[in-house]
Amino acid sequence: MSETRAKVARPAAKDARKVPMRDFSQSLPMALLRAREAVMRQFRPNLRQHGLTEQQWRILRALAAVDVIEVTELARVAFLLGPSLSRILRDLEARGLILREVDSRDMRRGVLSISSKGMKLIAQVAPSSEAIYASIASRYGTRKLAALHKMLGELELSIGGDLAPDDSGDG
Amino acid sequence: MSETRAKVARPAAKDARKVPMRDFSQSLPMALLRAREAVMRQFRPNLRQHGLTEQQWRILRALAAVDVIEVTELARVAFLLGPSLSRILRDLEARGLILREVDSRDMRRGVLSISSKGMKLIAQVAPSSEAIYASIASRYGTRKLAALHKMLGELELSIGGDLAPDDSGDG
DNA sequence: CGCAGATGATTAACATGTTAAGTTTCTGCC
DNA sequence: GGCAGAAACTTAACATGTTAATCATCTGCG
Repeated sequence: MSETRAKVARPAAKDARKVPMRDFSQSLPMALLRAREAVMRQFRPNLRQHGLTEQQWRILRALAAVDVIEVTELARVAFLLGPSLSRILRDLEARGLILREVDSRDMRRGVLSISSKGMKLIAQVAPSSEAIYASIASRYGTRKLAALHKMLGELELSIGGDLAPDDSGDG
Repeated sequence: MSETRAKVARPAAKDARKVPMRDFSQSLPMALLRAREAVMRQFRPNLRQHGLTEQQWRILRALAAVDVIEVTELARVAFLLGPSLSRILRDLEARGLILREVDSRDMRRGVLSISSKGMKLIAQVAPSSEAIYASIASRYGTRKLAALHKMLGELELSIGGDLAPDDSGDG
């Protein structure tokens, strides 16, 4: 065990330890980050075995659920910023996992869809992924998991976050 | 609402829409990500005004809570990976916000502490930060927030995540 | 003592997050 | 018709996430 060190003073400005802040243990962003990381640590190895990152997987899943979708709409659904999405789409297209063309009525818009190759990849990854999710739900409790989901959604709403991760509300 | 597009089929492999996966709306990592992002969107502008990123702020807070601390222990407390921490420490040290020296008994170990300049910066940032947190707690409900914290902690435990964001358990 | 293996920390390399700036195409209005 | 401003991406630039490799130091053991 690593006995949590906190040696006697020597450096600077430590006499006034009274920093006007609550401890990390009460930091909401930290708690959310830790929980999410604990969950993702379960999924990442499986995705990695198939050459996918978490974000690439989100995109493929989103594309698999619709026929076609525009870039901006995909960014909203997969909760990714535009720049990240642009880079990832370039890569996924090069790997033949997605299809892309230009909207004939509005040449600014890109229209995306998953390829059959992408579909096959999803079919390979999904079973393990679902099994992992089931394991988490089992250990934590399905009922409790649903309650957590609900509380997270309410937190988002109470803060006013139905926007993409970017979209600052001052526009 | 922006009418969710899902045009009629035309691309490939969309006849077999039966992808064996639950919808995004039931994705736990996604829910945690969205909630965290909604929260962080409140804090980021304030931090940015003071030239700090979220991670730099986490480090300063962690350092302010102790006299001295080792790099590895700081990584655990601030929930950062080694490589990220190395880069950030280099920057914070160059900006004079932290102090660093080598452990005399074990020259591999680095010993960190916050500088008085770093202390002053915290004193500048903390009030707004606390106010934002109070606003969130007020809107969401203090009681409910505590319950959420508890459930997040339990989720971590049930998955077995008392490790740093790295530390795969195969070592 | 001296060396193999463990440990603490950094560096490398690539992917994404984040903000700002740039490009192309549309839309509204004169 | 044509031009200003908006909209949809994309690029750029820098910070962090993530994994693997490297470097220095320490520890255990012969």
